[in-house]
Amino acid sequence: MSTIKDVAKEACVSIATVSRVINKSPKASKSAIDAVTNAMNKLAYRPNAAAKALVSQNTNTIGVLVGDVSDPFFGTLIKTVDTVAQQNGKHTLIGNGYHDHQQELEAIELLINNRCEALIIHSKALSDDELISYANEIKGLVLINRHIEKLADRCISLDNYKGAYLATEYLIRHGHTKIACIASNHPIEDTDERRLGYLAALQDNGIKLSKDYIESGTPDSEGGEMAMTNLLTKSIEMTGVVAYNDHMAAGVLSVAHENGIQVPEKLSIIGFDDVLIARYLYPRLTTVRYPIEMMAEKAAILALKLASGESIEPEAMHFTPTIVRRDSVGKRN
Amino acid sequence: MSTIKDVAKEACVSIATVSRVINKSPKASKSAIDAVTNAMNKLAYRPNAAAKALVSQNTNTIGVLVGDVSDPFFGTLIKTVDTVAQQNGKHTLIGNGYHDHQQELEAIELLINNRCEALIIHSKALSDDELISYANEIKGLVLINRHIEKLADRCISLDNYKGAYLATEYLIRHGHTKIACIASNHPIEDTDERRLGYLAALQDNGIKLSKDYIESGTPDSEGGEMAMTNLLTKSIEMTGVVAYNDHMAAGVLSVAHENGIQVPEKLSIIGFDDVLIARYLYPRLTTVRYPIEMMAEKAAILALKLASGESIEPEAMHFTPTIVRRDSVGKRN
DNA sequence: ATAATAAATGAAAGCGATTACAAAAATGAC
DNA sequence: GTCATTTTTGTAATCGCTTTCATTTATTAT
Repeated sequence: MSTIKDVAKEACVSIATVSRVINKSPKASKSAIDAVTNAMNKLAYRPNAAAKALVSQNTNTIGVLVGDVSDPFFGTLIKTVDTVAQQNGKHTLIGNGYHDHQQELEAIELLINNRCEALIIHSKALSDDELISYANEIKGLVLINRHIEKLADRCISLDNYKGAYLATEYLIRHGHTKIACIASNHPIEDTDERRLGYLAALQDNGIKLSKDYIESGTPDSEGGEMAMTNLLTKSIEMTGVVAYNDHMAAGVLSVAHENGIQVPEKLSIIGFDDVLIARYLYPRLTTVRYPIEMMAEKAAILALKLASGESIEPEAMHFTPTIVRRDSVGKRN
Repeated sequence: MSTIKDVAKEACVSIATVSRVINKSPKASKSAIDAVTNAMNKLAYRPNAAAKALVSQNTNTIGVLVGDVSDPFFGTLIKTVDTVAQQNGKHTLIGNGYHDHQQELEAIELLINNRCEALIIHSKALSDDELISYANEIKGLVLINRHIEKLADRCISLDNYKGAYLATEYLIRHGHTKIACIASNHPIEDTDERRLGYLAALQDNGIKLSKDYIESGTPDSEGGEMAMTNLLTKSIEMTGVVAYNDHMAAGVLSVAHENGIQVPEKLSIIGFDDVLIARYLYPRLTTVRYPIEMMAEKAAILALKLASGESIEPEAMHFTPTIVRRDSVGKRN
């Protein structure tokens, strides 16, 4: 692959001139521009990004760490960040952590080694201290979907408690009182926050339910199926289910189908996240909207500001979810 | 951010020694390893990937161009490539083309400028000639989901014709003869191939249908809804529908629901691709499986081989789809 | 103890670009 | 046509790292 030197030789100018043409510097004559352009085309010249980054000390890159690109939730997050990046003349480097400590570590270090100016981190497996340490090292680092008090102004997070509260309350307002909770068994803060929100809504409405109404499983449709099956096995009287997320809700839904329990006539179900599949389920899933685009956009803009040393005025970093009404919740009969 | 020089000074050794320690060269004394390791930790040293790439002339990076990361189909493709990359000690750089000519161009050039050793390209908007030109330039370039005769041994593609043929035949074997086709209106080869497959299956089974049985729309659920609505409006007698893809099938399904047409009792529907949502639809969608993981893995391995100049024996680059039996197709009654 | 060999280290060149600075060429004023 | 000014160009240093080659230090054989 040809270098700037080859182009210079071909165009009979110095490499400085070639560089000027490439970077559209004003101090380049028309004739130089032509000669260099021709030479570049002839040689199919490609400026070496590494060399450029090295000397100019900037990569124009914004890094994103996600759990798993193949999950549409993260796909949306990445796409949003990428859009903001493009608007700022930057591009995006993606790291997959696969929710594993070691892999998250490696992915984040790769992003740092590549000198990403800004970093959007969605971490499940790293400890607060590890993240704080990275944050101190990289000024353009922002956390998304996680709240660490010491990093409060660099965390974009969702009020999970409020979301679950809203979901539960929504069922209550529809006349339900026997409301089961399908929780996640992943040891992350979201799990607890959502369970607490459910509990609080119950309590605030004077509803007392035994612990049997809470069942948990892996936060996917299989986990939802398992948990729902357990609930049915326990012969619990219930007319509503608050699921940890849409995938678990999907599992609940299929178990309900299989058992001839009509949704929403006999059972109302509410999910959480409003991921792609929610609107494809039958009945279309009423759920709590996780405003990931809005949050990712905010995160990207914030990260860019922090990276450029721009002063930031403290603003709302904590997002509030909202209910998406669809067809899986009905009035209790 | 500290450099190798800082580490060398801190550890009282030369930068050459630091480099040897970093790269685990055998010729580094125990004492040097200790001193350097301590210095690196103390300074939170991060090797500059750009500098390393520049001098060593390799980036250990494999680039992927996809349409849109937020689409789970591409997410799966990326994840698979990333897995292969990791197994080979490489990492993955992702480009989004958004099915737009200009953006695909920019994305692919970014990947080239970053000196990706191998390139997996999923392009919809670039012409054959453009792709051939890139392929001649980058020896580790492989096309996926596209077939260009001149690049035959570097194209990993799916037999769309066969897939649609299979789908149609599957309905025919279930007793259907009045089978509509919901086609895509995107001007890419897949569209034609799938329509041709449908037509051929009909013909081979002696079924003659008017052109009215083919309706097209955008390849998403809205397009599917529109096309299905048109079909119903035309009062066409039909008991089966072959959809261009699962998203369109989802649209067909919802229009069927709204019109009280029971699936599969009154209408059988078969999709294409077997994307994430297929198993979440109601009824669960019978579809044609697009073996994207298998194909992406093959593509990644091939690209890596080509990049390293390894000779490749010609093998099957053309994949055949298979039917995924679920619940949206029934015997004609 | 000494020579021969092996192991560890450092100095310096170079990867491909940008850019400060100086020099050369072009332009304009008179 | 001359001199001052502006525009254009080239030289050389530099970014952070790897690696060759020469040199120093440690090890082994005799």
